[in-house]
Formats: sequence, C-alpha cells, structure tokens
Amino acid sequence: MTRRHNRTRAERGIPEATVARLPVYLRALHSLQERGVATVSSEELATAAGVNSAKLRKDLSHLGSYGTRGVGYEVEYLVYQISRELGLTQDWVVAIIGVGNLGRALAGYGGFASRGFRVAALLDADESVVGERISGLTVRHIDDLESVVAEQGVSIAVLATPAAAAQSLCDRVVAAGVTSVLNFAPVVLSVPEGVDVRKVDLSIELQILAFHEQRKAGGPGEGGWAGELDGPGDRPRGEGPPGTKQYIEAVEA
Amino acid sequence: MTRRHNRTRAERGIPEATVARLPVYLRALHSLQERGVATVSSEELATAAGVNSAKLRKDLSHLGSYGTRGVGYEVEYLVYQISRELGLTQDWVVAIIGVGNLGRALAGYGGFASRGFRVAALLDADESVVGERISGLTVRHIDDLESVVAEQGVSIAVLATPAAAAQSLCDRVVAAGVTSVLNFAPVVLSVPEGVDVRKVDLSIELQILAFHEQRKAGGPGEGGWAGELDGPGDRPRGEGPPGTKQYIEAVEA
DNA sequence: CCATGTGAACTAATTCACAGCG
DNA sequence: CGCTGTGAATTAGTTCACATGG
Repeated sequence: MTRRHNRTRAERGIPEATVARLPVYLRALHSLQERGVATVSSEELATAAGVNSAKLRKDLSHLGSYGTRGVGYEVEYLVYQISRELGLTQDWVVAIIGVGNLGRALAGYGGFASRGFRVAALLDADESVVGERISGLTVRHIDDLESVVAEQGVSIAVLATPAAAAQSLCDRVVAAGVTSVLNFAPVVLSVPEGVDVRKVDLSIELQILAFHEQRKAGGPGEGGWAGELDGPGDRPRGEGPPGTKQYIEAVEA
Repeated sequence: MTRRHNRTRAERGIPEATVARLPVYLRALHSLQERGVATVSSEELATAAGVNSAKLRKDLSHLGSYGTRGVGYEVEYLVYQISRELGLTQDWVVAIIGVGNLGRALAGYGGFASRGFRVAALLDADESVVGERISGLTVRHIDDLESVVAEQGVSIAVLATPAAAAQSLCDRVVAAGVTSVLNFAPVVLSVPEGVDVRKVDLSIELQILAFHEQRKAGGPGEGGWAGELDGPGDRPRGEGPPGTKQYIEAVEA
C-alpha cells in the first residue's frame, strides 16, 4: 500500500488484472523467440496476445521501462523480466492431490515441468491406485500428505479430487504449510488469510458460454420474457415455462 | 446503456462479472436444496458462495426482484430464475475435440451431463483412438467434424488438443456453425465477431499463483531487486542475476 | 422489525491521446 | 519519425449505507 522506500517504479503493487495477463504475454514472447524474432513492438505483441496495444503497454509499464522508444521491446530481455516478476526464475514444487482422470491428465501435462513447476508428488486415497507409476512418479497414499509436503517442500497444491473431499484436503495441505492452492473441485474453498486459492471450473465456464449462446439466440428462457411481470405472487412452482426443461434436478458432480 | 423500452428490470445487459458469478450461486443453491433448505438470506448465500452479501444482492438485482424483504430468497425459485437466465433450461450440445488425457477426463466429467450440457461427440485425429468407446460414446475421426456438428446440432465445442492444432480446428468448428468455444489449448484463438471463446489454462493459473507466492516470500527475483537501476544500457544479456535459473528455455506444452 | 434492493461513493480497470525520447 | 510510457478521461465493478416494503 504505502511506499516503503524510494523504489523508482513497480512500487510494490501490480494490478491483479495485469498479473493475469503477464503469462499470456510470456507465452506469446516464447513463441516469437522460437521463431527467432529479436524485437517486437507493442502493437505486434498485443495482437499475438489478443489484447490491444494500449493495455499491453500499460501492463508492461507496471514492471518497469523495458522498451525502447521508436523501436519496441527486446524479446529475450522482456521474457526474462516477466519471468522474474512472475517468480518463474525459481522452481516451485507442486503436489497433485487426487489421481483420477483429471489428476492423471494434469500429471502428464507438459506445461508443468516447462516453466519452473516441478510436480514432486501424486497422492490419492484410493488404495488401488497407490503405488501405481504415472509420468515417472509413484502415487503415494494420502496419509503421507503431511510428510510429503514437508520433505519435498511443496508450496503449491493442485486439488483434483471429488468435491466432497476438497475442503478437508485443502485444510490439511494448508495446515502442512502450503500457501497456494489450485482447485479443480467444484466447491468454494475457504482458507485462512495469506493462502491463495485459484479455481478452475469447467462447468462454470460452460454456463457462461451458455448464457452468451442463449443471448445470441434471443433472450432468456424459450420465448424471451417468461415471468416478465411476476412480482412475487404468480411464481411458477414446479414447472418452467411451456416447452422448457424444468428446473434442474441433477446432482452436482 | 440507454433504456429502450419500459422493461421493468434486467433491461438487457447483465454485467459480465455478474454472469461469471451466477454459476457459483447456482451451485450453492443446489447444495442448499439438497439439504432441504427452502429459504436463504443474502448473507447466508453469499457466505456459501464466497462473496459478500452486498455483491450478491446487487448481482441478483440485475435479474429481477426475486427476494422477499425481511425474509430472503426462496431457494427453489431462485434456482429456477438463475438457471433460466444462464440458459440452462434448455440443452446445449457439446462436442469434445481431442481425446488425449484431458479429453478423456472431460468426457468422463459428470458435471457436463448434469446441467443441460450433453456431450454428443468425441473427435480425434489419431486413428488409434478412433473407434474407441469412452463414457458411452464412440470416438469419431476428425474428418467427420463438419457432419457431426451439423447432424447433432453442436453449439459448443471443447478444444482439448495440442496447441499446434487448436487454431485450425477452431476455424473448422466455427465454419461448421459453432458459436461457443471452450479452449483448453495454451494458445490465443482468434475467432470472428459473434463467436465466444473462453479459455481454461492450467499454466496461467500456476503462474499467477507463483507470482503471489513469490511476493509472500518477498519481492521478485532471488535477492529482491536485480536490475533495479538498469535503464536501457546495462541489461543482463544471456544470464540472469547470480543464483537464478536463467531465462526460460523450455518449449510450450 | 429485518433483510432486500438500490442510489451514491468509491475503487479498479480500460482506453484515449499525446508528450517525449531514442 | 515512430514508438513507448503515461497522465487524464472513461467505463466497469465493488462496497457502503439506508430507505423501503413485506
């Protein structure tokens, strides 16, 4: 919040929206780097990252003044600066909790190893998967969670468990000292101050798409304005507007 | 922006931030419903959804006036209204493109079927998986993409392919008439006006966590302010500050 | 009397537009 | 001259706080 030195810039506090875009810029830069491009303008990089150039420049300006006026940005240098800002110049030890379909997919995901993330452990409660070897790691029993976290120095836990198990496992990893959690289970996790949680939720994404899809087709419901004037009083109870699937009964997965 | 009728509320145009939270509220409501709760206050629901109550009320107010002052919201009714707003009172036909680890995990994900999303097809380019049966569906060859989209009336495509294939497959599904894409490949997709794309990106999420994790440990880089005073001129070229992993060489996954 | 619904105040994020530097 | 970097203007989102109505 308050400045605590004479920091020339960056000044402790990059906007969250900017932080969320830095990885995108970084990926675009890597791709340029592979193609042997040495220098890039804000316009070009912005296009590659799918944003407009003003936003890109403003974002980068939060890190410092790393461009050259009249020229652009040196790709390699910018890659380094963004990597450093994101904390990718050091390794982060990751544990994946839950080795179902998703956990396996994550364990095999190349993107982990490539950028400073080292998967050090796979854990599961199911005896029948414990001991199995996946992507070079032996699945360990969830009882070992605390010792694994301590021994390996895990700082990021990836939760790929059923919803019902997520909160209590989250509590355990946090108690064991993990301060960042990436949650794939469809639940809202509560964690103490100082612990960061990020959520990846397929079904939420689909529902957002459905909203826009419906809108393209014209208004909510089937015929557009079912229930328009219903103040409390003429509420549909137990049935939707004619022709619609009624309510939603299925259980959460 | 300007009102264009005497619409009592909703007024065409729910803020994007609100849309993104509606699925969370919906999930919390379903969970209350399962526990037999009939009525809920904004305070309770907000807690369950992990937001504050003012935000929840403001969000719901964009849909209409569905609460009762002094009492709260009727769970069942609110479930219905949010579902309708999100377009979940109708079925959406989904095709999953790419049947690797991730595609399989997605195909088996219960959250699909449960809320108005019907996976109608699995497609892959790899001959060795074509014909395989997964979660009740036979994997079809990617050559059939256009006909599958047309026959099944697919409106949402889920891309779970390698990065290199994503854009051209995206082009194909869009050309075939799909107007919503959920992209798991680590690339920025470009699509024509009117097509919605949402991105789920593991490695971005991890990088955001790393940023905050690093911050907890105190400042970027190892020793805090490597390159502090470097205006252009004394840039590190080809090496990072002492002791840091240098640059990032690995390829994108 | 209590919890919703909402103007008003505030904070964050985006976009504009141009000064200024290489 | 061409591009970055950035104040200023705008727009979006959040939070406050309370009038309102069941």
